[in-house]
Amino acid sequence: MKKLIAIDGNSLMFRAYYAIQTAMTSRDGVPTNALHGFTSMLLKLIEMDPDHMLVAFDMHGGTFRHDTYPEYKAGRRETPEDLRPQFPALKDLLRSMGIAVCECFRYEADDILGTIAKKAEADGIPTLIVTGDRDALQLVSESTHVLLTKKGITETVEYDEAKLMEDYGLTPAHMIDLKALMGDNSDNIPGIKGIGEKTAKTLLEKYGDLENVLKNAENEKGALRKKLEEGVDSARMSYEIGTICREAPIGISVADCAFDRSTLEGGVPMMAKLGLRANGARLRSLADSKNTGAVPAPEEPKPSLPEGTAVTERVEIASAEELKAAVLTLSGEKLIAVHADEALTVFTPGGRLMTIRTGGSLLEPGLDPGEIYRTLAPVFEDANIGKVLFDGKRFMTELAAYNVGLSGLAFDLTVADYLINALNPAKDLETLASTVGVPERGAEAVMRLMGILRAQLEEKEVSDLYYGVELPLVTVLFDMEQTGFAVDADALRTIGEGMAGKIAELERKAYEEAGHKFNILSPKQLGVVLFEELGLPPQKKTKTGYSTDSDVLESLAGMNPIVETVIEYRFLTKLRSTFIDAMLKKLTPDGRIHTTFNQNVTATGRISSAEPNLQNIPVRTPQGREIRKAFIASPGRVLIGADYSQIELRVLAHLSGDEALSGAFISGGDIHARTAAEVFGVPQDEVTKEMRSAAKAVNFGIVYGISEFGLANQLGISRKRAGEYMKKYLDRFTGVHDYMKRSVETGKERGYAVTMTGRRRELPELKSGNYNTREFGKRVAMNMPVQGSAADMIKLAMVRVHDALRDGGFEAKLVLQIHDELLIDCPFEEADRAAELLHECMMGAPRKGELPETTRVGERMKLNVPLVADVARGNSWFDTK
DNA sequence: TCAATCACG
DNA sequence: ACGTACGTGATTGAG
Repeated sequence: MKKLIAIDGNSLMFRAYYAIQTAMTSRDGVPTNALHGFTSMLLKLIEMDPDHMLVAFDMHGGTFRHDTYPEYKAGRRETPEDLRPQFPALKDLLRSMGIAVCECFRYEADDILGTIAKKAEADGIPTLIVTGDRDALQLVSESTHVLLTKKGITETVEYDEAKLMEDYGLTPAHMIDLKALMGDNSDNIPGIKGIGEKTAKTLLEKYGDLENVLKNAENEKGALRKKLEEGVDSARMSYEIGTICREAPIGISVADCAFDRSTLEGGVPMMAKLGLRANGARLRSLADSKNTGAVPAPEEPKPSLPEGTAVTERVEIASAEELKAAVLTLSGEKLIAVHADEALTVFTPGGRLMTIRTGGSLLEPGLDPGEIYRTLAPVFEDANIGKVLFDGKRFMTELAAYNVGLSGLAFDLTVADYLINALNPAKDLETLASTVGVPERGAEAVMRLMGILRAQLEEKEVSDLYYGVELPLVTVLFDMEQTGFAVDADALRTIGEGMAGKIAELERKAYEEAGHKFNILSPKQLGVVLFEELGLPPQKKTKTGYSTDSDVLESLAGMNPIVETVIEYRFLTKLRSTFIDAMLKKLTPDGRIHTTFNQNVTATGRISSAEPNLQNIPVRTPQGREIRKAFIASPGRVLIGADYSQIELRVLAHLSGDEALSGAFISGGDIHARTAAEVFGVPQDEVTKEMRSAAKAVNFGIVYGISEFGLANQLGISRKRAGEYMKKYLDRFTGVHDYMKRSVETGKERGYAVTMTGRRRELPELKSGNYNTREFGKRVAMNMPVQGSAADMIKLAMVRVHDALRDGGFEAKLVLQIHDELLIDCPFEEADRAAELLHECMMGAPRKGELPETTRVGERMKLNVPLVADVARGNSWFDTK
């Protein structure tokens, strides 16, 4: 099938230029960052197998078509100095590759694209327009789609009419009407003053199109009517300039855009000259391959694919009867892949792909999701039918909304993908499928990807970690999210009310001390007040001006009373807005807060919590701790908390084998005081408070990847002094010193850092041309195994606790994990046994009947130093410390 | 949408 | 000569 890819050269070059800020030049000094980005994108597009291609450019040196309205685009920035020379280079490169280039006097690139798309449509050739400019969305039609680059250039969204409706609620033609009404700042299109997106959409919905809206102005009342009547001319003019011309004299036909891969070879020498090596190589291999002239062949067998993953039979399910029949068929399966997006698809190893339309339109009333899920419940809830899912926890949450459970999670693609490459986990199935070249067909792709990812897990030696920890953890986290954390909303409100008076008073006081009103929370305004009006000495700068962070304010305290007022004002408003108001908003009708745990966002292997984040509830200050009193046990229950003591330093002792550090843990006691005794060369009972806190900072520094500058900064001492502390430490703890050096070396050799269980984090930073980036890479190489191994340990503990509670018939539930701490919500009568169980599981004691996989990973997590976990219980989170 | 700030481990 | 401690997420102001 024929297809045309038409690209807005200017738009993409600008995008690429700003996306790639690193300085890149060819040997003869031409900047190439935008060229690099553009060619990467271009190669991707060529892989989509078009047989027609065109790159359009704005024509400079003349006036644009909108010469009646000279301010148009006046607001646009100038082409940066180091981007300009990349345009002629690009045009030469494209021509050498046999790709059509088009410029048109007095017209812009989008006019060329609109014109060629129209011509293609007449010839029955579908067109994909590629640009970063949303204006192009007005060109969308059945045969013309727009591929819009998002953030950077690598991420894209393809818009057809349906997607446009979904995202904007508008037809392509409406895009112009909308702009004519609301205007567009970036293009200097005035629209009608005082009409924004909301009003514009309402009007269009009511009257259909712009002309109708203007005609019916009299039907509107008050201010809106006046605006419409006065804005008629402005709106019409905006419509005019907002409309992309589709009849531009471009002097090029669709046939002129014909493209064949074999001519790509011609671009190779120029790519080499420009120093675009990686893309040059890709270009060469593309040039060697042939245009298939067809949709990418799904039959193309990949050697690593598991048997039986090709579709041999398609079943469309559109009625309740058919769905019931499907349940019977699926009941005999051992393993199925399931994926839900617009449709629910189910794929069986026999090659049957079932598609069940959900929702549906008015014309085709599909099945209701609740009905579908409930009908399929016997399949979803049968643990003997393994499920392969893209995002297991998300799907389980979706099912739970209809009271349907899911058992037998056999494979989760998001989690596997995260173990394979933690640095850029795939956000959706399409992305994941495209990175390994699997055609995206819902559940079929899910099944095929399982085979591919499974092989990669093996190759990277993380299969045990996956099956023993990460995969079972999906269900654990799901249960925790569903359980939620009980909150005393009244208590929270009371705290908030108590703070309101104090905040108002501090505000008034700050204005008085400054001599005028200002926004205390604006670093910019605060900077002016402190450092210009009051003449306080600036301590450090940020990119945008004076720094006013708490370190700076601390050092300024005492010089002017306003400083302390600001410190306290900030502190209290932060507490209120983030931990009181935001929590109350997240409270659900069951009186609980249900966070979302992310299992694939951190680079080290930790989990994170969001919406709301329950891992950063205050604890370090008395006022903050009050908030923890509002996080409570369910009625008739008690909270039990357990936290590892110094887990990261213990892991470090284990990994490094350092005798002094290990010895300190074996004999027990205060680790920071012991460190101080070593570093300052005094007996432990002569260690002062200051010495201890310095040693504590050194310990943190060691874990974070040592740097004397950071330590100096943290302690507020000279760099020289900090260097002395570090030298002392490393002389006393030579095992740690050697371990740090070794971590960096192996990181360089292997290209990744690794934890005790084999979890990896790639270290591209170590190869950077930038000194700072390389140094950062070294610190990461030192820190990741420590932080990551600790994360591995508590994750395994969570799986054990969860399963042990379930198998032991407990009603107690895990509710929260905060990196080194676990909380369970537990009936009074279970409390003693549950506390014991929690402690055992965290200590790593093997449980009877535990899965062999888990034990295997568990063996790899045994430390050569003692582990300590402190357990405490009470009615509130505050009481578990 | 980004930068600054700050809460936690 | 460079300029930083490791890992997160939420809120606010401002362009």
